[in-house]
Amino acid sequence: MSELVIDALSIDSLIFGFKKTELDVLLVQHGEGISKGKWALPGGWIKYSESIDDSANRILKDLTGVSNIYLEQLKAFGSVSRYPNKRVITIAFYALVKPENYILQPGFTAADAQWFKISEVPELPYDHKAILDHGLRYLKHKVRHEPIGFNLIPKKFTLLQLQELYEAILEQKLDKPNFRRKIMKMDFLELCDEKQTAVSHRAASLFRFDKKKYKMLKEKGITFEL
Amino acid sequence: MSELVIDALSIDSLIFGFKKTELDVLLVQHGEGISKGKWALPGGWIKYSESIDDSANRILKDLTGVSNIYLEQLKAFGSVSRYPNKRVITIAFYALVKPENYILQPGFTAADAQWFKISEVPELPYDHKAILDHGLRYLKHKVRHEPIGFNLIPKKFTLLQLQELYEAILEQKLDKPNFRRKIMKMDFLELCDEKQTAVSHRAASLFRFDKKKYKMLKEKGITFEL
DNA sequence: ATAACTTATAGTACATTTGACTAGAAGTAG
DNA sequence: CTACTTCTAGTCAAATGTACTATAAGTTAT
Repeated sequence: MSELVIDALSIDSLIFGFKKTELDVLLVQHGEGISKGKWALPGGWIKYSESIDDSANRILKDLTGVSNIYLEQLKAFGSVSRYPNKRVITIAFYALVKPENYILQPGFTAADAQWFKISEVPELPYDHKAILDHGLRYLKHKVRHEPIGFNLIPKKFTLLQLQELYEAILEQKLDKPNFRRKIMKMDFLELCDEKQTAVSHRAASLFRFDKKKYKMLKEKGITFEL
Repeated sequence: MSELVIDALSIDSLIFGFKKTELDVLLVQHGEGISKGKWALPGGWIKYSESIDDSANRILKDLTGVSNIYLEQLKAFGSVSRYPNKRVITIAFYALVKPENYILQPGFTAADAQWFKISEVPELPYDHKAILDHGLRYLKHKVRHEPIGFNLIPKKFTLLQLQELYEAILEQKLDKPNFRRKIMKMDFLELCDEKQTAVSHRAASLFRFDKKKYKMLKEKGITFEL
């Protein structure tokens, strides 16, 4: 297997997580190279011997230790001067993960890897800020048309947790009874016979996202819209 | 200006047109190289000295002679064996044009350039069929959420022309009075005081898409949905 | 000239969905 | 038992979508 990389082509990934009521993004601190010490999007070089999807998966895996559920190509960024001293086009990917499932392990070339709240992201090198902004805009759109939000919260969740996720991503308040009704009518949530625990008020029911049911509905032409 | 190309990176463009009631795509016939004689998507190499958007525009211009209104990056395609003998990743773009505005002029390396009805596209080399399928799926989605269809029909058009465009792209019949009402209520069509000519029945009013009005509505948060 | 035909355009009636809001149920804490 | 919190069900008017019908405005054939 060739380890040779295509030197004009990299991948940078936006890895989003969600904790409580805030959207997070995963950054790594460069341990070497021109931008040593700076926080940046996790990225790497594409090898001659792997597809770009494999490449994105490998880089993601190197960072989180686990291969992920939802990884998608966003867009290529290729202005002439985006990278110093060298012409590098990068393909941006994004993934949605549950932070609690992963123990962050900085790889060889990274000094550290940490989750940052979207509102507290430090200055980023190259055009990484533009990539992040593009990703957030895309996420905001995508989350309303496809049930991808479930990748950010635990398998079993309450309707309020789901609502708070949407409120965080869309940056707007939603009406509780109406949100509830809308989601329930779509009919792809399965009620677990379990309730929330350790809360000092009436416990909410836990639900899980039923992928099979959703797939069936989608084939029938019923689409997720929020 | 450096004419050097990045040899692992190309661009392939989907250029869609619309005639009467059928969606068309622009193909070029290779005049040299391994796939000589074959029809394929118009494509070329990215130069070190140009951004990928500039590159896409240059290639499109080389083929149609005119710089275009609506050109967007679709996705990168990069499976290891998509191109013979060499590792080439391609970035796919797409554009929507009015075929009647252009006189097709095959460039240096192309033997011919022609519009093909979507249903009559010949066998395509490499992964171009996959790119086309992806583009069609994307177009079908996009056309329902943004008023891009107007790039495919003449400046002045009748509501039936517009409806037929949507029917062709979405591959489904629409109800005339309802389509009409929905479009009109969005309030970005301007009535020209002109009517259809040379038809053997009552002439329909001609409309034009009012970009400024649409922009204003969009800023107000009103979105196009069909 | 008039009847038959074609397409444009307006309107109607009913079902469904949305948005704002009310109200009771279920559970906790003092 | 009472006060408090959140969950969950429901109401109602307004807006929208769907499937039609009806009429208008022309063209063509007789």
